[in-house]
Amino acid sequence: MDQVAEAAGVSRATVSRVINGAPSVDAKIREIVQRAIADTGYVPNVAARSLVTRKSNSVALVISEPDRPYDTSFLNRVFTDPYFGRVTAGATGALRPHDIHLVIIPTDSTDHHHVIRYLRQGHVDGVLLISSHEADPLPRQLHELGIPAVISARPASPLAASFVDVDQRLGARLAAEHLLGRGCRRLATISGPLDIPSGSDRLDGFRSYLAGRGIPDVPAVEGDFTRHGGEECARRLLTAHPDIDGLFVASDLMAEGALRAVQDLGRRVPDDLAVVGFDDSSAALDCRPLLTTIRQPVEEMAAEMAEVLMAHIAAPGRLPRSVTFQPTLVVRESA
Amino acid sequence: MDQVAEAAGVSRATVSRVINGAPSVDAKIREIVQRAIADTGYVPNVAARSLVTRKSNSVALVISEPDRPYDTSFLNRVFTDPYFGRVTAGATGALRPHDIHLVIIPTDSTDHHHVIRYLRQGHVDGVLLISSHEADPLPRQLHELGIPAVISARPASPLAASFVDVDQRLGARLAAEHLLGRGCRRLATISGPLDIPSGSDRLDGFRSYLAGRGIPDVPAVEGDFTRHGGEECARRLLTAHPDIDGLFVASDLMAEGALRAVQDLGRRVPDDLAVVGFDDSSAALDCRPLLTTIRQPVEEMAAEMAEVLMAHIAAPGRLPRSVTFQPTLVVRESA
DNA sequence: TTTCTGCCTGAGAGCGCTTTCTCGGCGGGC
DNA sequence: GCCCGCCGAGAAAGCGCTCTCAGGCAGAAA
Repeated sequence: MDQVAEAAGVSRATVSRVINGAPSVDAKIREIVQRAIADTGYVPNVAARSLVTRKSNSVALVISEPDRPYDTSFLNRVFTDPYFGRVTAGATGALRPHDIHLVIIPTDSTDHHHVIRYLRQGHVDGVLLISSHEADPLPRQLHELGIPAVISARPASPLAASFVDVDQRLGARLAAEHLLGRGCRRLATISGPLDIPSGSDRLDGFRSYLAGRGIPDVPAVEGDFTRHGGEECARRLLTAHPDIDGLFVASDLMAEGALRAVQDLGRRVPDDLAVVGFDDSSAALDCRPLLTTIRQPVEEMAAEMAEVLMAHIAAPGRLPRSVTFQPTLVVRESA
Repeated sequence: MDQVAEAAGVSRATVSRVINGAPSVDAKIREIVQRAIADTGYVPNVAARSLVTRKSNSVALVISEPDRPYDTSFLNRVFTDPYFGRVTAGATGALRPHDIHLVIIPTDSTDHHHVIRYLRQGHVDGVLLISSHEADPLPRQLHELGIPAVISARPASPLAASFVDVDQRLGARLAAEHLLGRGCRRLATISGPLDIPSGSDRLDGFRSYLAGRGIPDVPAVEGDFTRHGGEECARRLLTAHPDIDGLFVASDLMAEGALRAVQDLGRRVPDDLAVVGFDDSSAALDCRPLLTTIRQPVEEMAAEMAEVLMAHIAAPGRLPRSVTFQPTLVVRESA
């Protein structure tokens, strides 16, 4: 920087002003400095800059799965799951115009203190927290440490923190309405894990809407949001209730597995049994028949998380803010 | 840090030594300092540390796809592709024990200068470069800038840079051998894009091995490594050559699509037509029948890239090093 | 006891940048 | 024509840490 200053015949302070676009620099001088920067091939040192600005221009995407052991297969599942992929894509896209980069940090509960330490050290300016598990202490911890954060779902216990979510119950209701509209009457569902809100909310939403329409006691089995799990659940469900004609599966990945099991068991989809998924991930298009599903705009939601986070970083005192997206029904072939 | 020093009754230098695990500190003093650190809740400032050590303790995973426009669908494809997911998982797992974090940076050619600037600013200590495209200038640029980097494949033009690759031709040969061994004689292949080495090498390897076994002129169509592309290619291939009985598809994702097309066209797999994929990604298990494929140990390869990179960072002068992994045949149901 | 050898610790000089404070110079108003 | 005010640039003080260098103290050797 000194070299640039000397080459341009100005002080270091002026070079700094030019680099940071301060308006109070004479146009001629600005140009001279810029030429000097180009000539010398000068590149600012970010560490020195962060030291004084206390900004790192990067944020962490923390994927917290408290009860999964941190091992190769955990990493593999996380990075191969289309849901996390969509989140990453949405966040990256929203952050890039602001020249902010993403550090991706998967973590389990034994690992939380590492993550906390990392975040407190100032590596990042804020956190996008993907935490679905009800009992996950991370959201509260971050909040108490005053680390700017936006959570990917409504926190289980009330917390004055910003979050972005989709209206889970509405999504389940849309699925129920659609199945009912097709004439299905013997409905069932494969839910997500019930200890995570998106799992239990979709189940509740589905059941309580149907109860209101005079259909109580809808059979349900608890799945795990994996393809394989969906296959297994469908098999169990059809064995216990061979006559069901409409199935709501709480994720597309599970629906893909379920579809396979259903067809293996000799049912035609949608004629014998109509199936509705949830997410509208790429998995919905990998199914045969193509999956009718409840669309969750994951990329947009992640982008919104990023926007809210940047606002928090820019104005640390600002009040928490929550945004709820509306799910929509996407009709394809399976229902 | 001054507070800690005062609380412990030592100098800042000693606190620094304790934090960095210098061996030359008296055990009693070390303990006092550690207690003081705990009491004051002191957390080191990484920016200040990097400023002097010139280390950031993070590395970039740059995913370079020169001819894809940088847009939402590009991001989506990258982050949803199981191959990149496996790379990320492998690298993350290898880096974590060393407390090094990953910054993921997808980029197209219009964006290269941003990435270069980012890397030069010292945000990261090194680069894991996923670059398959033959004409990609990024590997050479990084090399010329002296930024420590490890490339995910043998560079198209000779470059004194470290890389990790799988023996592509051997993989193709294993597929050919297996198909031949099953009794297939009318073989064909769906290749990857021919302007990327992994695409052309697999095709060459397949054809030249078969040519050596007296089977010249094996039909091939050029795919694009997507599920949909595979479906389309298979359809074209079977239309032009209805009698083929063995098919090598250069990626599992494409094979999944191809399998679907083949079955739609009324062929039984593997009885009428045997299919071998490449990768052994999760897609291989999503197929029906389960996909016989050539396993590429992507996670291990990414981990190796990380190890080599860390070695380069630790000893900047060290000579480039290349590691080639052996692919293996995984027999399932499709061939 | 004295001197020498080592091992620890403390003092202090940066690392490269931002930012406040200050001052010089120029233009406009009276 | 003089003074005031404002704009633009420079000087210098850190930001929080590491690390070299030198000094002090203890133990061993003479």
